[in-house]
Amino acid sequence: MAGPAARLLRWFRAAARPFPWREPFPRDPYRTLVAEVMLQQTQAARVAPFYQRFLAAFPTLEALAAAPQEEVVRHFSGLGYYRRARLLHATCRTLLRRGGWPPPGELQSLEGLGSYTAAALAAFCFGGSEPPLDGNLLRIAARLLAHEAPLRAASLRRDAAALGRALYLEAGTPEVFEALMDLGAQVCRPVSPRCPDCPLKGSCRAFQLGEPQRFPTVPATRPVTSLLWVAVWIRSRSGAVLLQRRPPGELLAGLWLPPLRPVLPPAADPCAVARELARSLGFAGSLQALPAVRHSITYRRLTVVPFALGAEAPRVAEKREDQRWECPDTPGVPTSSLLSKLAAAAGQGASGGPPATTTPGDPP
DNA sequence: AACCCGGGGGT
DNA sequence: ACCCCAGGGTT
Repeated sequence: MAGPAARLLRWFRAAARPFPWREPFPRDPYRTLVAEVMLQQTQAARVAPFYQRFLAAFPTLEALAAAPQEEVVRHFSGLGYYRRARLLHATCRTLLRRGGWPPPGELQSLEGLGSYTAAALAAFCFGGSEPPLDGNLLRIAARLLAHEAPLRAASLRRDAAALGRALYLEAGTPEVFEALMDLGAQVCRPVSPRCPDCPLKGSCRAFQLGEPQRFPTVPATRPVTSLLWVAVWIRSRSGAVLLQRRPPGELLAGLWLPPLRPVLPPAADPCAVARELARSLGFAGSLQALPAVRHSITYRRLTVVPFALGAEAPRVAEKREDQRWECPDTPGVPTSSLLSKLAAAAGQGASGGPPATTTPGDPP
């Protein structure tokens, strides 16, 4: 073995990033499943701490399957794409019910496992040889072959799969798949690739053309839309904050956040909307505008203006299934990082600089 | 095939 | 400000 795969593996063994899911092959399928689901559309360095905490809470497939779904989602809080957690929970229950793992070729029938995750599990745990097609391999293939197409094009997927198979055939270990991912993350990066350091530059058409950046082509980006919301931040004497479960079908569905309401039209007065929201919850009293918080959800840019309820608020809200009091620092329910941003804004408003008494401006 | 979903890191 | 991330499900 002296071809590209050998150079790639040599580079990888010297430069590999240490990640907690990188155990010897074949790997434990449960832990690998957790890692691969978390890694979907999420940068590996960000996954690592979530992965460790998650496995400490759910060390085995049986432990995860026995837990309520909300507990599983709670351990995803801040990671995004929360449907992943619900589907992971469903898959673990499916596995327990059917008494074990299906044949590697049928992994994709499990909830939340698409072609990438099924191939990764098969390769890392069950001796599979089909390459997991992730964004890294697709980009590397586009450049090696000077394949001018968007990342998701079917033609590029075919070529990338063929490239992955050829490299696996030469290497004989699923380590090449991880090597490709690290190469894509560290060398063959989307912007400013480090071609001089690349172990595959000798076989790279894009490098020979001198324009690695041109591949793959970038699809038209969806325009970003701005939204303005208000939140009411209602604190109890013990420091708990009123949270509501986001309704299904809306953004951040199923997660627990302070009462939120869109400001429509965007030119409307956020303060009036917040007053009406507080009134609908049974709270009267003065509202204090806090510093606005920004939060991005795919192509939407949210500006959330929190309003703190004054001290004359009633102590209890109406008892509802979708409503509860939680400490914002250690919530016992699934939530989003938007909660900690709002908590930070409330903290600043209370102890930091001068409180905002005027209505904040519209979002950009 | 196109669209939707969280959140943040890197440039 | 912009890109995109170890994608999958739905329409």
